[in-house]
Amino acid sequence: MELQKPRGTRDFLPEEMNKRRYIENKLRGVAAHWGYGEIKTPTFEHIELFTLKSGEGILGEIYNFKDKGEREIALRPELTAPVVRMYVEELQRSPKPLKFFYFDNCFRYERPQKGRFREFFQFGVEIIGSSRPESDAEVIALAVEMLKSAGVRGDLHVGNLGIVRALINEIGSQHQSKIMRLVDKKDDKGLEEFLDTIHAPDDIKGKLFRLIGLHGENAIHEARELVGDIDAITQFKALLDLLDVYGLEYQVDFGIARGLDYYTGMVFEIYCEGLGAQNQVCGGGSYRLAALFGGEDTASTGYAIGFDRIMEICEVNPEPAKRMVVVSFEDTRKEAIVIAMKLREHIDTYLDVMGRKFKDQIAYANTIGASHVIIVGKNELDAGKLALKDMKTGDQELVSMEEVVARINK
RNA sequence: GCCUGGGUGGGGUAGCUGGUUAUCCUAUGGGACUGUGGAUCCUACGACUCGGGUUCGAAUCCCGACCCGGGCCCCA
Repeated sequence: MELQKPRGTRDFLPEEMNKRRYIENKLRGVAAHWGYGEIKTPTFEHIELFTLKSGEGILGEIYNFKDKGEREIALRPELTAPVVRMYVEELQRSPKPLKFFYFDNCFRYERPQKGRFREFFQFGVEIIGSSRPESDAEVIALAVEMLKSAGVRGDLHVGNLGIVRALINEIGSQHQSKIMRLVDKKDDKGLEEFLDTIHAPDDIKGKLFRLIGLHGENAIHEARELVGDIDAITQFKALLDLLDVYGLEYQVDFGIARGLDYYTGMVFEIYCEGLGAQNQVCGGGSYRLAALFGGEDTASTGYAIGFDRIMEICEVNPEPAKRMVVVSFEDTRKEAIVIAMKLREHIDTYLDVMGRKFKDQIAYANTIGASHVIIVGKNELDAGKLALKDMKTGDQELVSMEEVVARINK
């Protein structure tokens, strides 16, 4: 084997592509029904777009290169930044809210593992222009609905960064993102040590640990007692009420955090079994990125589904397509082409291109699982009909083209 | 970047305490069979991941690289 695909990339053969397209179309269908429009952004962007969003630290995980004009280019590692860039560049004056969905490949230079590749696919959604609980709730409900359409059921965790941030507000801002990262990692030990080294007040420390440990029905009320009757609590309560209206099952989880400042309020993640260490299939939240990219400050909410991960666990399988094979003889090959062309208006039709003998053509039809075979021979042509052979029963009869079409449509 | 297991024809395998022409199954092309499929037989095709080392001799032992799996780190 002289050549092989680069590490962490994959080839998709027809059988798998068929399944991937099927699931993709399910997700697309849901997004479209909810009123979202598909967008597409470039495969590569200026690298600043991503360092601006995520810091210089991501450089080690990005595929980047200098183009012939000496520009620093990066293959997109995610799609939120490009979408917001697109918004700032050409859509700031469009009527709000903007509702978009996308499905595309992304690239990250990482160690491949189960559910983790260097080229991977994300299906995502963004609402731009609303900071209200209604948009947060809609986005979460849409995520769950999409997963459901793909036959995937996961655990939904919902949190709010405004609440956590309010609690650690008194702590120097230079420490806050580090705290958020430790919270997100569920690294209680590391968190405690860090809080000690920066001499965080004991009552804040205690409250923080209580907050991120909250769960169950009363979590919101207990959170209110911890941080007071702040705006974030009101917003979060409104969101949870709406999630109830959508009929969603969820778990309040203040342990979901992001170490980046532009995540402001709602955050959510969906986890699934059966994926090993990469058990998160969907992550999202509300954020304010537009200003960072030079636009007016604008609220957005969105999420991305790890498409490869749901492919790994989804149970849904497409119906196998019906296939017809047109079988001919040495002296009827040309007629067979014409007949195949007509049949292709109605059904997936195969035609021999190997110059095979009659018998081998039928054997081939069998190996590809054709449901029917049309035999085009002198006898049939003379009678002005076609021989339709059912590959399951072996039955065969002389029928007209119209009858063949009628039966296919049944 | 770190730890760990693994790489033999397209797929699945035997060999792996060094020594024939690297085994078998399957898949694929052609044929036996010139208007009727799944069978059978014949035939063709096709592999030791790569590079070093040890040795008279390496698929086999050693080292490194590459790739795959699992975990860590990271997770925008």
